[in-house]
Amino acid sequence: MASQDQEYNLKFFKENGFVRKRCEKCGSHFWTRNTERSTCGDAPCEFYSFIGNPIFKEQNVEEVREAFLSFFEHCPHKHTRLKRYPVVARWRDDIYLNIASIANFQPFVTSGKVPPPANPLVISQPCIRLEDLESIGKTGRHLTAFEMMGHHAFNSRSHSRSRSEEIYWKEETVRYCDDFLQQLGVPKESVTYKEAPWVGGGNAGPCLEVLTNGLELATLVFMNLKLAPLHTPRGEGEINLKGQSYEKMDTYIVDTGYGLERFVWASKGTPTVYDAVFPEVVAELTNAAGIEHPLETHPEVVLQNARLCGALGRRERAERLGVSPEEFSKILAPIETVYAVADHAKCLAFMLADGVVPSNAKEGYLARLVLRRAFRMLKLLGIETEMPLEEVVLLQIKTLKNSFPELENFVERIFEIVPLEKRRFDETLLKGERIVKQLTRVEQEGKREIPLEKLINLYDTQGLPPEFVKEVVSEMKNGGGVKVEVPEDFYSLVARMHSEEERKGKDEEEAEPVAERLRKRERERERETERETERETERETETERETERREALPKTAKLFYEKPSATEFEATVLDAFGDFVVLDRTLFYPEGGGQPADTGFLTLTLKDRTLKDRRFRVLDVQEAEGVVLHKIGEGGASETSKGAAVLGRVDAERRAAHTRHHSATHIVVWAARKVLGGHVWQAGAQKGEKRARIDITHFKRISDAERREIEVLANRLVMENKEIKASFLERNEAEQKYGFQIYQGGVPPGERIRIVRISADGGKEKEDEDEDVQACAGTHCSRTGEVGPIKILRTERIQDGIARIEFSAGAAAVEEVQALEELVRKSASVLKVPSEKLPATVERFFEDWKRLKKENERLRAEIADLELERLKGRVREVCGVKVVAEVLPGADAKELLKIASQLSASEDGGFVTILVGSSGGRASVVSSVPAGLKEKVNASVLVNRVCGVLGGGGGGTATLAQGGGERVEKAEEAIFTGLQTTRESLKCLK
RNA sequence: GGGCUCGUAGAUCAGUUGGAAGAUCGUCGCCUUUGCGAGGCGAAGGCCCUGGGUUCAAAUCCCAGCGAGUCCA
Repeated sequence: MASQDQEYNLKFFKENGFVRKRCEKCGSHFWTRNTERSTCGDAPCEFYSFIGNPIFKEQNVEEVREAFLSFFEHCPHKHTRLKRYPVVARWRDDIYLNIASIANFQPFVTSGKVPPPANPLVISQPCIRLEDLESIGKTGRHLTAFEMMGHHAFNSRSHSRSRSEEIYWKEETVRYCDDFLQQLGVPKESVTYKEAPWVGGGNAGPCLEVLTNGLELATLVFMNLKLAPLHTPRGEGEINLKGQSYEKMDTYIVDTGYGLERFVWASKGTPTVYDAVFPEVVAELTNAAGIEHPLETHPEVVLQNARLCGALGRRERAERLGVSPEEFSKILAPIETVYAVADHAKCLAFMLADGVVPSNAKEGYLARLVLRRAFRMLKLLGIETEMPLEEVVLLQIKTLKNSFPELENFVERIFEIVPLEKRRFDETLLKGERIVKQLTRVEQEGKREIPLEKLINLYDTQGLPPEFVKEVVSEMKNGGGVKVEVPEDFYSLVARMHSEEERKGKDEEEAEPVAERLRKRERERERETERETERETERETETERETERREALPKTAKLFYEKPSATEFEATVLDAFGDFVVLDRTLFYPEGGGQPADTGFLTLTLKDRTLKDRRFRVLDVQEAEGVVLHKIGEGGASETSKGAAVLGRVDAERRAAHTRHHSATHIVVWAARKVLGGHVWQAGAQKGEKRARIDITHFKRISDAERREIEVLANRLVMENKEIKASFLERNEAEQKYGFQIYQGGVPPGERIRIVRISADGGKEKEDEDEDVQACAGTHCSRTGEVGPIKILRTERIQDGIARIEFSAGAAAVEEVQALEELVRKSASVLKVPSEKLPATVERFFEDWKRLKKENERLRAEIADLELERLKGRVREVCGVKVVAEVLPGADAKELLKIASQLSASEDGGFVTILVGSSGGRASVVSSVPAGLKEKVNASVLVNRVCGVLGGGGGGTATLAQGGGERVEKAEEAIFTGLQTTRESLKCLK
């Protein structure tokens, strides 16, 4: 670590009279111009001294943002100003939300694979962080949605690229920061730069925190390290940070984060950041709730509290202010809730406008989390009806619209989604209330407490927080006796339990009986083979040596882009290893973007003309970093030598079907967006020969009407026969030109990306009129008309917030329609009605069937009554006990039960019964014994013996039992056995 | 992406170790009351989500699917 100290020894500090000191409270090192200073300037080592005492000239959000952006635009390193990125990090697979401006450029730009959109650049990026959800509103500084202003410079050690190696690094970064603060009017002496090595997301590097008056305004990160791979031996240049070893990267990046809201706060000196950033929203909420801002009623408490907020805990603050904790909470709680609601509304404005659909998984879950917290707090304020959440979100959008006019486009959708979510939440709560009430009713009789286990279970399965359970119980009039105790560490307890369960689950698997385990594995294997046959091919993971060989090869020329309709090509073998052959160029499309790989043949044209050409099947095609790998069957790869000439032929029909389905996918997504709304995003897709499916984000089920509309719209676009154009564009150019909507199918890597446009016809390059633009590497038709008919086969909701559309295009669609037609035709012919009468007829049949079933039941009951009298006349005496033992042809178990139980009822004579009925080729047996005789004769035993004769079994209680068997012809014999058993039981053998 | 819970009458839910499908509310009819509110008696209303399997027997156990809810990352 000692060597890391050198990282901060900047010329800038030396030349500007800074001294390096050690904080007497926290022990960290910092740089300052003020030689008197003894603490680092950060909370908790220092109190907020700017509250009620602004550091510099008051400025609002827009002013500070503009000041920052233009400062860096016009400084010696002309930074390019960038538009904001979405708050949903769709280009990342490791995080859901955009948590920092640098997140926009991870992982491809930071790793050097893709050049930055500009270098250096400056941006103010709205970010969302939900880690400190509990603190929102209470600490005065936490926000779920905030803007991180950043200037970034991407430096490269690599010599191979033509771009300049170093833009700027630490010296310039710190100087710019210092200059900017001075331009704003922050007093020089108040600023400290604290050394705080930064680690995060697999990267690390030196870092300086920029502090003033107890507040952290910015963080200057010098990202130059990455997590060292585990398997490599510890090398020389490795650096150990927080127990993990890091190594230098080929790139080194200036990653700065300036907290826009903090600057505004510092310039206003308000008690909290919320009062500084969205005072209008806070005012509206306090008005609606009929509360006064405590700044008016208890100015001293509020201001003092605000100053101490960064440094001390809640209880300590109350103590220091000489206020009882209860009084303290009473003063602050309402306004804290208001702050939190306002904050959450802003967060939701961004999330919903950027297309997050609330759900129970992924980023949708996070949106729901925030929504439900906000609902709860609005209820707490008692204004959920007069100020519904969507109105608060609208208020935030109004305060944001100058900076982010795009938010206004989504107001309509927000007014649809938020109330829908409210309804769902209310339903959950209502259901929860019923469950809790029922629970207390049961508990009251026994224990007078709801056990912890149950509380955890309620939270886990029903989403009922223990506080809610407690509330419901205490509100109940006669439930007062039941206690609900919530441990302080409830939520961490739940978390711990989950991780334990995981481990236990694994153990159990091992403890399973061998046979069961084998059977399970067998099933899994079967399922896997099925999946493989579906894909027809198996993707092989390449070995390390193969990777090496592949990396040495040039990128394959992709003929399928240049000649989309060609099916034959000539090429030269560049290399062959394992089962793979690499060519200099190919028509074979490698699996990607939900489109399966092409199949076909490679024919080796041998130089020796006397030999016959060898033909090999192409089973699978994959792409790795631009190199296309053809997987060859029949051991072909080993027979193939470098430099050999081959003739390739692609399975044309299969390819054509894939192509149609791929273009159709774009068309269907386009139609879905038109019908359902702009929040619809593709969340996965798979194309096949016969059908394709796409998953889209949507907040409710797709209705039948919507499905039909999508289908009509899609087919209309097909009939309009629009041109489909594909071209390669610079990634940054494409993003700026078309926006992030192009990434419907995910984000492809690389500097240049392929853009597929369905353009409005007319021949001219009028791009505003494009119907649909997507980044896509798949093969496409050249006009929509070639897609042929599109038939939506079904829609389903694969999870909350995601709907799936399955469809077929082209010939496959016609086949599907024919299959459907056949289904209807066959069904109609069974019922002998024309197909248009099918629904009515089926309904009539179903109703008739129900009626007849009931009728049958009633008649059987009637027969049972009649039989009763007849059977009473056929009583036998066995050892002094009256026994009815009869075969009743055609009687079913239900009928027998009714007869038997009545014959055994004491008012009807108290008979022992053994009844054998037959229906549907099976015999059913019922035996009953009057309650008074159950000690002597056991109906269950009786039945079992009787059924044994019939080749079956049975059982029940001592007074009533039932069973059956298949050997109907032995009914008489069975009765005999029954009588014999009765005799044995009554101990009077004859 | 992983985990958990649930699908039974119009609604809300019971249903024990597999052995005769239930309660409450609502609906309808009759009675009681001057009327209202209410009460009394009775009735109708069930592909126990679907399809397989195990079993003499499945609402119940197993597998798969469809649908709903919820927690975590």
